[in-house]
Amino acid sequence: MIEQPAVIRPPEDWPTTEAAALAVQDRLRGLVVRDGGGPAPGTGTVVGVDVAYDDDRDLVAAAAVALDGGSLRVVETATVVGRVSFPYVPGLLAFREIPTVLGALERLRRTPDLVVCDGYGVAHPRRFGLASHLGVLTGLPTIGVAKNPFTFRFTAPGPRRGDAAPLLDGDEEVGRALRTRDGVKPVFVSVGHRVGLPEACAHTLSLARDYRLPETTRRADALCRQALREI
DNA sequence: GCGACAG
DNA sequence: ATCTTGTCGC
Repeated sequence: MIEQPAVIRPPEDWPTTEAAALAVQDRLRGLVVRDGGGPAPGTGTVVGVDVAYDDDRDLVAAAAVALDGGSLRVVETATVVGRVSFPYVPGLLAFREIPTVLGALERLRRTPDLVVCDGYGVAHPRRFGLASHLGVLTGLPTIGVAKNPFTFRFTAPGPRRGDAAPLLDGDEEVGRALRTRDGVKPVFVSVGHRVGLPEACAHTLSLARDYRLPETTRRADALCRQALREI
């Protein structure tokens, strides 16, 4: 018989309403560990995860790409296709992305030493963005690297690679605007789970040597788009 | 009430 | 996220 691609479904108890999602965030947010090192930058298995959507077909594809932290070479990949389980609501992105991302991570034979997410961790209205949420659910060290400042304020970091400035929610530093390339728009780094902010920035710089975005994010983005095209 | 708002 | 061609530049 013809093999149909497996279409992942969210867990039965996955929230369906905004109120239920908010309740989940409120229940899990206290479990986030905001410090730690993860693997020494430049070592270990670093995994990037990302998701692509086809709202017309109600499909979502997730990819997990494992890189060698030193060479930045791809050592393993996994993809999964699922149904869109939640609308895009600012502050509730995790409920849209995580079910499929978990499916992709489970199909990886290796255990990640660090997971790099496309988006935020504790830089979040309730300090529980998707990177922190994924970290708490898996127990893995995670960080968030976002392309936009979301609702937060920041002053422009210096012009050189490695220059950084605090990302602020009022007076609180919830992340950092980090320049990964000379003269190029910074990325926005925040703690996910079990990795501190300075360490998260060090990992980001180590992974973004040749491009603005971490190699993990670039590979995962390309792969989940390809998976969505080829279904 | 209105605008802003990771992906 | 996604809709979308060419184009300037290394």
